Amino acid sequence: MAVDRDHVLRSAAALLTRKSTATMDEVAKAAGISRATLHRHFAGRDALVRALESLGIEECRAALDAARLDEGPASEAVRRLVGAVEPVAGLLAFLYTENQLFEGEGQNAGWARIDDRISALFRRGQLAGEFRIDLTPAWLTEALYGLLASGAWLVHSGKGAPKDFQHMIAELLLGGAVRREES
Amino acid sequence: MAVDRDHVLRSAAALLTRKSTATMDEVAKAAGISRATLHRHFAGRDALVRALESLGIEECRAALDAARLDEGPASEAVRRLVGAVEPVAGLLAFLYTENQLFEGEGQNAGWARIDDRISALFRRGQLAGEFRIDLTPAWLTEALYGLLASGAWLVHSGKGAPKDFQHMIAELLLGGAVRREES
DNA sequence: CCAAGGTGAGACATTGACGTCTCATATGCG
DNA sequence: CGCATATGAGACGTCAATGTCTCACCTTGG
Repeated sequence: MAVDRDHVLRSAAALLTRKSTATMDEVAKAAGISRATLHRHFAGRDALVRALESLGIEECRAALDAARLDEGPASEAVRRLVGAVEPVAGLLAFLYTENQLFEGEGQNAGWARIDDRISALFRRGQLAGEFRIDLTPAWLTEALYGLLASGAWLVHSGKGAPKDFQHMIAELLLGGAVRREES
Repeated sequence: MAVDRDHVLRSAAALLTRKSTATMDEVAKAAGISRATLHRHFAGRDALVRALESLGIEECRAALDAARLDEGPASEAVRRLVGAVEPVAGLLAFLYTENQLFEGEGQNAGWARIDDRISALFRRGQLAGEFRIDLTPAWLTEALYGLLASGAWLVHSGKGAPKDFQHMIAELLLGGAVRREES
């Protein structure tokens, strides 16, 4: 009877990933529930988006944990990270563009923690001599987000195969981040 | 007396780049005209966005021309391209996300031509042995768009300096695209 | 000077999405 | 069975943005 809140969230994530302007009504239909019920669980669209944000942050955190960013060569950790984050890439892209609209408003502090962990990974790679130092960790982090979004878009539009997702992104990013043996 | 249509378009581009959900009223105010006049020049929001799209396409085309993609090493052409496209990056990012909403609808054919020209550049680099061949031209093109958006966002958010824009993007992209002399 | 056309300000109806509410129904539990 | 709770369907009212319209200005050119 009781609606599975998590299922609703994931349906909404899947839908909004494809159509970021989807109506509450469409979200409800996608989850297989009525608009009234949807509204009983999430006070409004804002509440829903914020819940999605929490979900995205939590999944990212889990992905970061699973990728064991502190272990082994930084480049290998980046590869693991891209692979682990792949399932969330679509949701991430949605929240990424959604957050830009908040501008000055209170950004969820969870993102800062995630940014920090990723930046720390790139910094570790730089200190270890693996990564070039003329590209800041902040830029590499932002670039990773952009590439994840582009990769998700490429796959979604059918111009790229899902199986190539990790390879495409990790290779392009690392190829730029890893210091070249020879100029 | 007659409103400068181009000035209106550029004001709108600058505003929508920062706040993609800006109202027609805000767009009008940003251009220093009344909403009525804005509406006399652009039948509606759709028409405005389509005009912005044409502007973006035209500026991109001009940037592609200026970058002389056919001349010299492909990697140098990419550097020139990033530099030439920088002023349009914000508008590009706006249209990039805006276009995703159209989904099946009629995409402006101009984008296809631009995509083709950029893809051709990457393909030329691959044929010349400059670029690695495990990353498709389609992916490299999409990745370039993503990095441009990320770069614009980084600069806009104050986490990066405008003067580093070209270097950040071109270096990261090329580092991944250029085949390494040594594995 | 005068007429014509562009403009600003604002009123107005329309539309689409939202949020609230009610009521009938179905489901689960004691 | 009887009750409590959750759900579905749908009817509202609200609100913001849009698009249309009118009317008074102003400037430009004849």
